[in-house]
Amino acid sequence: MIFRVAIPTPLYRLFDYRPPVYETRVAQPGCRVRVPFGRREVIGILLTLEQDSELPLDKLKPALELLDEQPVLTPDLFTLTTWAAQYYQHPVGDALQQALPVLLRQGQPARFQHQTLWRAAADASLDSLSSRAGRQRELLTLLQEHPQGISTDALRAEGGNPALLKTLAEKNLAVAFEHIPALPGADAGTEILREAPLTLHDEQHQAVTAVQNAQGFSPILLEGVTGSGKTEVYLQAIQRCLEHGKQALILVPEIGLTPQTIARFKARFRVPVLALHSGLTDRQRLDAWLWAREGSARILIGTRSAIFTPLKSPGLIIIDEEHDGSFKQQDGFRYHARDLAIYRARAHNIPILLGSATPSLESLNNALSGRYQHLRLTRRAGNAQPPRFELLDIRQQALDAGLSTPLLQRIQQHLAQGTQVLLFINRRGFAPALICHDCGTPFDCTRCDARMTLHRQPPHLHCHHCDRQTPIPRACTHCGSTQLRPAGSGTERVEDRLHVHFPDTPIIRVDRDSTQRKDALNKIMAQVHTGEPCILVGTQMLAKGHHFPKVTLVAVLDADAGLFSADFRGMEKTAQLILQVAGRAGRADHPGEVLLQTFNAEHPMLNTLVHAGYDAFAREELRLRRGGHLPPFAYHTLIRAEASHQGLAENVLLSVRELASKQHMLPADVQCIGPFPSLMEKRAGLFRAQLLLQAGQRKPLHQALAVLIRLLQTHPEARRVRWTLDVDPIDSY
DNA sequence: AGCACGCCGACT
DNA sequence: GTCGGCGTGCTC
Ligand SMILES: [Zn+2]
Ligand SMILES: [Zn+2]
Repeated sequence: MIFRVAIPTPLYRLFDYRPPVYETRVAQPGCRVRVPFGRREVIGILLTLEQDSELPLDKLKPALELLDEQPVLTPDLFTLTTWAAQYYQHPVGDALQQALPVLLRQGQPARFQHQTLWRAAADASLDSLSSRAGRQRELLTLLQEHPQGISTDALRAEGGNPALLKTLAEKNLAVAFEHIPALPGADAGTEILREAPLTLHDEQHQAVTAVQNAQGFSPILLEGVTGSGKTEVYLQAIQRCLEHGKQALILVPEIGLTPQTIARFKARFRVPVLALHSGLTDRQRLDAWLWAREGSARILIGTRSAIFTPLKSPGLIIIDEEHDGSFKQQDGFRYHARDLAIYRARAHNIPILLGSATPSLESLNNALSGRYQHLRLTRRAGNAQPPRFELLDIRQQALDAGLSTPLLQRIQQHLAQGTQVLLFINRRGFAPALICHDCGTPFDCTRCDARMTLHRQPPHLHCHHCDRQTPIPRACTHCGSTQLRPAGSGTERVEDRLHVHFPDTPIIRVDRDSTQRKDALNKIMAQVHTGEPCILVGTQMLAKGHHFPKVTLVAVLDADAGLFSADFRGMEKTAQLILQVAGRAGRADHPGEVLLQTFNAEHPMLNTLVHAGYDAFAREELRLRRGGHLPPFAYHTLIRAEASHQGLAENVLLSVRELASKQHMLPADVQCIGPFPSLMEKRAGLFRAQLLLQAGQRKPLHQALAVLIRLLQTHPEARRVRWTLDVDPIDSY
């Protein structure tokens, strides 16, 4: 009998072991094993039991320990993960490891946290204690008041002295026992709801009905403008799922798993709601994972990695903001949680709801071609009016830190009417460059092909690509001039100028730097929610999640950023970001106004977006993608490589591409684009290049990739090159 | 990726 | 004389 084990390592192969000595239990595939690996010990997953090995038996080491009697991953998750490892061409051992909670990766038992509780012995009586043992009598009385058991901490809180428990135990008056803390809400009985559902308008009702009527696997794209009540659809779809005794899994973007989001689910439902957020300890995470697997957790909310949560009786998967980039892991095992969710829903034969105001072109194309149901929420709840969009042509306009005079006037008007203003600029720091006024030399990062960003709070130069930081220099390195000027503007500079233009108005900057301190963001939100007039200046952080009901003016200072991006997804991402920012403005009684500053007021796509809406924009963009044979009408895989010397990464990629084509190993349908040096060739001291594979079908692309991986593994030069694969990349530069 | 082995520069 | 730099090789 031979154990074939998947080991968490970047190696694309499995490892064979003899069973642990003295092990008599039957090992099942899917169980964890502790094995010697090189000069260390690791935890692997038993994949199969084999009769023989390619290696002679005496070359095999024995496994050290079988850690589980039952497979640690449910069969469906095991299948999902091994399929994903294959699809994303990632070593299966590493993929499986990432599907497990940290404590299980470390070899901890797959058991709930036990708590030691104490209770009085059944026949214990105060009479058996001397009347002078006052503290012991007190303690025993306390124990008797808690027949279900009490922890030492709770005893102390009630004035008992836990140090005396041992004495009582020796006299057979107190007993310790292990107890698994109950899941809050698990005893709620049959009542599902805590509060009554809202009344649905007809579009919402249709959506809920569609989920309810879904027979088996049915993907549904729910396209709903901001404020159209997607969340209420989620809640009522979940309610139906719970009524059938099933569990619901909800994935939200990284930034969206806020206490408010969680609170909304807990307020509606009595059943146990578990959020798998980053604040959990490893122990809490494992317990949540176990509660989900055991079936008592009924609603699971989490970010990307929550797609690997085991479910006893899955009934519904929801992907909120399905277009969000954070669902794709951006290093190592580069899976897309939304795509895995589709796979999972198919495997479970259940409905899956993809919600967004600005669906990804991938999902939209699936909806338009009939693979997904397409439901729209076009009406806003209540009497809310959609915001009015306006392109503000800033050609030949004087700009003060990116602020045009018409914009400043408009800000003034809104402040005067007592409402708030939100300015969006996707650039933090004071200025994106510091340049010598005499000779024009900028301060570049020594480790990257990039400018150092000037920061004023606190003053320093900072490379946003490698994190290198330096003091602000006094003189130009090239000509010695001390006339150094900031070029361009970021959030800090805009904030600065706004203080000058609106000295009596609070200016609130929201970016990674201003919200680093814990609770800083909460304080900002509290201030904004007082409703007093103010100007918010910020980056993406402002665009996602938070709602600002008193904001009536949203301005995008640089709507052109991303318009002419090298990445073919630039336009799509820009549109999604603009609409997301716009969605922050105006709710209920205040109609919102959205101003886009642009040097390209005639840009056709920008005009389509602003005047005809996202749907029209997306259809046009899809048409262009189809014409260009680009995703979603073709499949991409990117091979990225980096090395410490210029040209090395590119040469290795070129060499494997040529080897593959000489050996006629590249299917005809697969096109190699590149290799090219990356757009920013040098980053963090490494020189980068990439090779893009494109094909009309997945299968030949997969074959080509397997060939190239094999060549990369055996190529002598490739040992000095770090390479990574990205199947279905979302950034292609 | 780890982790060890191995052979050459500036430190006590 | 050694501490440690990272090149190179291996993991059942
Ligand atoms: Zn100069
Ligand atoms: Zn840098």
